[in-house]
Amino acid sequence: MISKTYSPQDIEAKWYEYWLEHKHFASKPNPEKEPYCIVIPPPNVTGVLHMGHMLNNTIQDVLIRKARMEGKEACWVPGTDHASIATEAKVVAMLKERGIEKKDITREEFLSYAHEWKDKYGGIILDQLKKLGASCDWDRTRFTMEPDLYEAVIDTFVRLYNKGQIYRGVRMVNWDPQGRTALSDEEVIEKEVQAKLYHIKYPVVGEAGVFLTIATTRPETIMADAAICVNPNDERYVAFHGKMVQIPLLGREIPVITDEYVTMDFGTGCLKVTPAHDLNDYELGLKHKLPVIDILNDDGFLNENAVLYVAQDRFAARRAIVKDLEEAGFLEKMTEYKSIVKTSERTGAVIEPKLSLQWFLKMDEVSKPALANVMNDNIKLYPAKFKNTYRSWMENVHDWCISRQLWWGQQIPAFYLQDGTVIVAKNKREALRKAQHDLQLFALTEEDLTQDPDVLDTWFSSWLWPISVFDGIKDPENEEISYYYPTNDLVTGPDILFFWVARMIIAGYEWRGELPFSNVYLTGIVRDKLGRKMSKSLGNSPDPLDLIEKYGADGVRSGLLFSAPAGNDLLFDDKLCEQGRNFSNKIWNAFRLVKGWEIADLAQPLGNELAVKWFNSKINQVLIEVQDHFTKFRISDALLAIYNLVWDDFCGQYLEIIKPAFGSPIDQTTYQQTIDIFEKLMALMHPYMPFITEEIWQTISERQVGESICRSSFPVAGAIDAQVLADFDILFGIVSKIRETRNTKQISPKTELPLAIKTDTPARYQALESIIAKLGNTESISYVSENVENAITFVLKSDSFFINLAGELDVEAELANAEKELAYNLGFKKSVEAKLSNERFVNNAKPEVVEKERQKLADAEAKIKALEESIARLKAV
RNA sequence: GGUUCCAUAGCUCAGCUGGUUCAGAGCACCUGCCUUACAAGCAGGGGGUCCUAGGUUCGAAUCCUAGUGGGACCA
Repeated sequence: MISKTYSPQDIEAKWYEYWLEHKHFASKPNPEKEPYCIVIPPPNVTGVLHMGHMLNNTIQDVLIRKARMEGKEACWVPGTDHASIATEAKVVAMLKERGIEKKDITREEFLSYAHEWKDKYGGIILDQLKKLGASCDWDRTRFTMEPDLYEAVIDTFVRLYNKGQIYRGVRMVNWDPQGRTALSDEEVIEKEVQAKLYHIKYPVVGEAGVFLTIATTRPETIMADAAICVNPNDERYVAFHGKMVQIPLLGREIPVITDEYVTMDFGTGCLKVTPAHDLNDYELGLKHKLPVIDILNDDGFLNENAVLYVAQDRFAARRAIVKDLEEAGFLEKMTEYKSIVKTSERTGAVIEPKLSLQWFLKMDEVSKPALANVMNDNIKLYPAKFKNTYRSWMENVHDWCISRQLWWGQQIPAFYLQDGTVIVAKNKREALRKAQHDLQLFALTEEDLTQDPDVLDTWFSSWLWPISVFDGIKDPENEEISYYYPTNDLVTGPDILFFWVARMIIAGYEWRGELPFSNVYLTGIVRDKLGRKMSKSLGNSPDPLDLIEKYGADGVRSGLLFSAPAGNDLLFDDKLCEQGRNFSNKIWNAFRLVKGWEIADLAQPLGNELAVKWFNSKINQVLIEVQDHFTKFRISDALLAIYNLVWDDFCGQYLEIIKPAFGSPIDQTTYQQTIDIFEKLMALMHPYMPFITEEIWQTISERQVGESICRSSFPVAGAIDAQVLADFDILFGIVSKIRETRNTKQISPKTELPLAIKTDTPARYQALESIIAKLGNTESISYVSENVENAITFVLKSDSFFINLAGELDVEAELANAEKELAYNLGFKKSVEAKLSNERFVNNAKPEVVEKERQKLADAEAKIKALEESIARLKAV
């Protein structure tokens, strides 16, 4: 006895094991086959599966499974990203728990702890993907910090440096005082906060009792002030141009300068200029040749330059100085102010703009092909609206700060001599040789070289991902990369379009002179049903594994895709998964029904023969539609088309038609054809719902050990019989009218009704009689040449149908109905006639459109005639 | 502030190159059914000024302009 409800839990683990055991996801270069390759956007090793991953990886799995079934050599390469900042933070925290401080251990010791951490926790997310059914080639799992990929990163650095594309320079960077590293703009999150604007009075030198008042949100930085700046057009301050003022509490004197940069109506119109601690002030400082006074240490504590509050944290210093300013009478007032605070995406710390010496990659040249090839659609973005966003970013691209002050990452292969000379080389030995050769420093030893302590930005390794996973940096001609590269589709979120996708494209052209992938599918962001981003802090994200437990992986997968058009955010609701689970259950029960039939050696009834014919045409029609959706990456629409085909057409109509009466057997022919159809449907659904389709496919026919639906063929559309489709449309129209009649007249479905048809083409209906009788539960079907009196009447196309309820007819209601319908059709006819009598329409519109209108007119006229006759009859009663 | 996308049923969205009187799906809602595969189901039903105002066109939910409201990215 097969269970009445589908229980995915029993089935999913079993089949996943089976797939792995028989290496169904494994791929190797096969010149006989067309390659189809996706590289996974490598999740952070620190990560756990969240809803975004679920959506993203489900889409990739759908694409890869479909390609595999279509006979391509499908290869989905998995892996993880070392995520320097996030991982380093985790490792530091782990060490702290063990009572170890990072500063007390060596770099080597730290890295060995980090690797230990990675080995323990780094694979969690990949295991979670298995629960989802992801058909990755797991033997290919790569990691951005493994030796080969590490080396690839070092190689690219050296080669770009030698090409003059990488340089070292002082820049104002986003400094994370907690992580003690520079961050890229993309790693910074801006938060709106309620801050205070402090109005502080600076005494004017030589004019007792005269002050200039500035407004600032950061009073603790006044010790780093280099000037006060006013707008030259600001009449209030003309008298002060060129004067000196004193920094309160500190007493140091600074000049009053003028620049149109200053907004007159913001704050007091007086701007304190602090070049070391504000990007705009830095620019202003450069312009006016102001000194740069850096009062903060890397950890956010004040240093000796500050003179006051030395060794205090910046926030403690702020509290202290506000109090002191107030006591000393320098604080004029405090006002509430909404301001934007930049915080670190990783540590949450408030970012400090900080001047520092960093490594940069020049972007102007390398980004050119990356821009051009997206604009000319060599690389297509889905949805295409992201082309604009991409262009505006690429046209205004800044040099990329690639150094990070961390240990977990690829250490920058730059070696310094004692005098500060930089030598860039793969390793110390190489650097030494270079120093000896190029600089003629033959006495130099390795001890004289110090390697740059910084590591490279994580994106500087992941931008190579589509190449490095095939070892294409080290060995550009190897069989793997030659076969799989360029990969086909990339699926990722729009939030990393710039820092990852764009850079991979750059790397693709830089290292291979070729695109890394042809299509980029940008998923939406998964939000909760209130439209809020899912986040840990809000606690509004369901645990994906709980969802899988509850609804089954197939249910969750299809649930996520029911409402996930490309690039549109997805408002997630458990209801979607429920719908997915219900769908699984529906299929399961269809399977139970078919498996439960007793088979007999009977002739195939005409109705069944027609039903099979109809359904096969229907499948072909939907297959064409599905393929069309796929070419446009409408993964969601394709699923919906399949869903409707399976639920409505197959379960709702087809099975109801061929279903034998209780206790009766089904004929062998129909049975076998139904099994074939069922298998075809399973194959069609497999990319979306891999587990249940495998379970059914394995059970429905005899299989060899090791066979799998995931290696079977994806159905290919065959011929469509338009006549059969049209006939069945009419058929379903009749049935639904009969049912509607039952419903409105409150007649039990068990009561058989007599149906009479008035038509010029009775043959059309005669073939379908058995089906009409079965679905409509009719007592008899007859053909008449005159309207039937006292009968419920409806008109389909040009034919009239009558259900004689023997005196139960509500003439008034029927008349009203018929007249309403007549009015509608008259209006319709009029609008069509208006079009057709309009010369400009007939002349301008496409011929097929005009032809269609003519057909519409003919149909409407026939229908009107039938309706008028039936109204005349009703009136005569 | 700059760029850009969006606005369609109570909710989430389809509606692709203008062409059925075109307004559609799912969920939600209402009515009737425990009909021997499935109540996680079956049969029916109600519900919209396609944001507003202009324009182009034989024809506009669809194209254009302006406005209003909302999101995203950059600054």
